[in-house]
Amino acid sequence: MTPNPPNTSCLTCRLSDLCLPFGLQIDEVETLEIIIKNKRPLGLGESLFTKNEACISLFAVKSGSFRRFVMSADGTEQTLGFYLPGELIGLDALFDGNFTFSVDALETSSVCELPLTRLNELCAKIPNLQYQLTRILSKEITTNHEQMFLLSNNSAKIKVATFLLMLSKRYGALGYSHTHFNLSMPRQTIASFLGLSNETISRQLTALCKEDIILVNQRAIQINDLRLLQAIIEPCHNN
Amino acid sequence: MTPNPPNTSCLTCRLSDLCLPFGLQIDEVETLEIIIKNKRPLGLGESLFTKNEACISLFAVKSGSFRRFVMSADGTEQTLGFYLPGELIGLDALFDGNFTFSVDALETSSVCELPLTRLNELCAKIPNLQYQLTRILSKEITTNHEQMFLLSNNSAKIKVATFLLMLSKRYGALGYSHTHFNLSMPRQTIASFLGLSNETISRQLTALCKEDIILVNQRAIQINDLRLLQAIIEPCHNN
DNA sequence: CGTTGTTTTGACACTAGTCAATGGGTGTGG
DNA sequence: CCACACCCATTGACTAGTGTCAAAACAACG
Repeated sequence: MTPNPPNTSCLTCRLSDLCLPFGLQIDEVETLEIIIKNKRPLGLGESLFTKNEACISLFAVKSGSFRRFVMSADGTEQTLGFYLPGELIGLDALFDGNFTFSVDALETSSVCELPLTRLNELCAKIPNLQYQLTRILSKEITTNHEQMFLLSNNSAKIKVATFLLMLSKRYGALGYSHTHFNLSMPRQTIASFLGLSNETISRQLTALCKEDIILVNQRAIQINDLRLLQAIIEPCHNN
Repeated sequence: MTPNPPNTSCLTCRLSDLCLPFGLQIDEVETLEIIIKNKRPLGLGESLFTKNEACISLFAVKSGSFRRFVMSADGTEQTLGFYLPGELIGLDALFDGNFTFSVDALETSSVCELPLTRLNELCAKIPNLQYQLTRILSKEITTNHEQMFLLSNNSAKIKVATFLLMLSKRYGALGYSHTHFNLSMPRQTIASFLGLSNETISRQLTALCKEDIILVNQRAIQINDLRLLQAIIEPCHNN
C-alpha cells in the first residue's frame, strides 16, 4: 500500500508539497529543478556528510530515512533526530557554512542535492522560494522546541509513546499508514534519541504490548489503539 | 563594570554586531531603523506574548532577559530557553504566523519591536538583511541541537555546569564579566529548563561550591575556576 | 517585625541505568 | 540444507541518581 515513488521531477514528485517547491509557480519550480543534482542512493549506515565538513549543498530526502547524530567524547553516537522523505537536511549549516552534526542513512535511501550557491542565487530571484526556505527553517525551530519539551520533563513511557505518535503522524503525512509501519532504526538509536537506555525502550514497548495498545514484532510496529496511546501523553500536552 | 547601555539607534547600539544589523551597510541600517518601534520596558514577570497569539512583530532584546516557556497540562510552566540582549525573539512564528510558545520578562527589560510585514518588505529590498535573518534562524537551530544534546544524555552535574558555562559565554560575548554575574531567574526556572528538580539544582550548586569551583550567594554567581568547570563537561563534548 | 516567597537540607522512594545472561533472526560457509 | 557466528532484542537482578515530600533557614518586602 505504498504511494507512488517520488519522481526525479519536482513537478510530479508526490513530496513537493512538503518540500521546497511548496507555494511556487510552475515556472518557478521548473527553474528550481534545473539546479537539483541527483546523487546515487545511499546504503544502510552510509554517511551523507559529517560534522564540521563544509556545506556545499543542502539535501532533500527523496526516499528512505536518515539519522542526525554527533559523537560523544567516549565514542558513543548521540542521535539528535531523524529525517523522513520531503524533509530538508543541512539547514544548520546556513549559519557559517559548516555542518554542525553528521548524517547517515538508516536504510537504502536517496536524496536530491541542492548546491548552496545556486540555491542562494535562486532565492534572490524567486521571493516565494526564499519565503518557503524561511518557513522551513522556522518549522525546524518549532520541531526542536517540541523535542526539548519532551526530553526535559517526561517519563520513559511518555517519551516512547510520543516517539511512536510522532512517527505515526509523519508517516501518515507522507501517505503511508499511520498505524502500521516499520522502524528503520535499532532500539539503541531510539534510546539515544530519547535520552534513555535501549533496555528501557525494550521494556516500555513490551509494556505497551501487554496493554494491547500496540503490537511489536522486531522493527514492525502496529498501533492497535491510537486513542489510548494519545491518552498516555495527555499530561505532557502544553498550551 | 557594565558596558554602555544599548542605544535607541542601531548605528550606535553596542549590540548591533550580534543582532539583525550585522553585515549591513550604514545606509541599510538607517533604513532598518525606520521600521523599529520602541516599546515601553517590561517589568518582572510581564508577558511579551503568549503561545498561539498571532505574530505581528519580532522582537530584539535591548536590555534585561526573557524566558521562553509553555504551560504543561498540569499547570506547571516548562521553560525552554532564555533570551539575552542582542537576541531575536519570535523566529518560530515565521512558519505560520503564530507564536508557538510564551515569553515573559525575567527582570526589568526592554525590546526593539520589528513589525513583520515591514521587515519582510525590507528583506526583499536588502539582500544582506535577508541573509542575516537566515543566518540567525540557522544559528538558533544549532543552539537547539546543543540543548537537545545536553538534555538527552547527561547527569545533573554536567547539566548545571553546562548551564553556568553557557551563561558565562553569553555574558562574555555581551561585554560583561564571564566570571561574575547574577542569575536573573529562580532555581525553579533553571530546573525546568534543565529537566531537573529545583532541589537538585540547589544540591549541585552547593557541591560545586564545596569544591571551590564556584561561589554562590543567592542569585550571584562567581566562577573561581573556569578550567575545572570546563573539565566537568569534558565527557559531554562532541565531535 | 511579621509575612511571603525562595533556597537549602534531610529522609526516603522510585525510576531508569548498568551489568549479565538468554533468546531470536539473519547471513555465511561448509 | 544445516551449523555456526554475529547482531540485535529481551529479560532479570541489582544499583545509582533524582524526584518527592517536608521542614528549616534565609532574604525581601511591606
